[in-house]
Amino acid sequence: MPTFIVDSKSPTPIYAQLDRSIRTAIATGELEPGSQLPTVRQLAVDLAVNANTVARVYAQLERDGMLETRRGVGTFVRESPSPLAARAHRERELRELIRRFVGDAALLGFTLPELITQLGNEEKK
Amino acid sequence: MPTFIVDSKSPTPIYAQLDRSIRTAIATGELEPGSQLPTVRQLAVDLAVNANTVARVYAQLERDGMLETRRGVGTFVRESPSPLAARAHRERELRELIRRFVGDAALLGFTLPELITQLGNEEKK
DNA sequence: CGTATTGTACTAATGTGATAGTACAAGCGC
DNA sequence: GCGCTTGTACTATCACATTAGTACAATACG
Repeated sequence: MPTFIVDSKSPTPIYAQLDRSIRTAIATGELEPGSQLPTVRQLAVDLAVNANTVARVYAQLERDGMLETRRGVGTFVRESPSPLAARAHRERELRELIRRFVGDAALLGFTLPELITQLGNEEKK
Repeated sequence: MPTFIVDSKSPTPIYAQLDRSIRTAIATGELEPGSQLPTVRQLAVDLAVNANTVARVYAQLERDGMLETRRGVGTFVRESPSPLAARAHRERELRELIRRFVGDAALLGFTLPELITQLGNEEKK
């Protein structure tokens, strides 16, 4: 069970932070397909946020096909998290993402090897 | 003069985006000490946002010692930007970039190991 | 001195994020 | 069926971000 982190003092809304955290956890494999997420009420307590906020994030992620909810049981990671995603389209999008990411980081003075190192650290968390 | 970018559709508030953009431009040296920023009204027009929003960001940055304002003249970058603050800012920005990058890639169904591999390929080009 | 320019200070209105609280619906185990 | 847990839905409320609009204060310039 991953520990999601949200910062109530951040200008970025909590729901957006949590949404991103969960998507990232799935992308990194930290959350495997089929595994259960914390319950709405439990996660709300853990993060010290309102249950409505958690519930809305879960609902949105289910609408996006990332999660599957079963009432009275819990919320789980979908077996096939990428519903549409034609392969060519995916990879074109990825290259665009990489271009922007590397470009923005370069503006901050970070080199590609540094980025790879940082991403490697991200993986172990 | 750098062109600041804000996205009104982003969940992150405009004032936070603009604040970050200006701090980054100063941290990277894109905005040199003593140089003048666009006027409140002009930047508001350029970014298609309200003048109040720009004015508040400028005021906050002056309170933080990053900028210096002179009425009837304009707003300028302070002469003594702390290098330590710049470094801390750089790394905070990088973590934010990574968070967004990994999250966006997750939307496309890419996992973190795949991203690292792709970046490794990018390096050899 | 006038006038334009710049930053600053307000009000009012709208939309959204987050909260507390309550209630309902669906599945599980006994 | 009964009781528990889970997700869902709804109201009401508060805080904040953003906008439009207006007005004022300080500086520069002719």
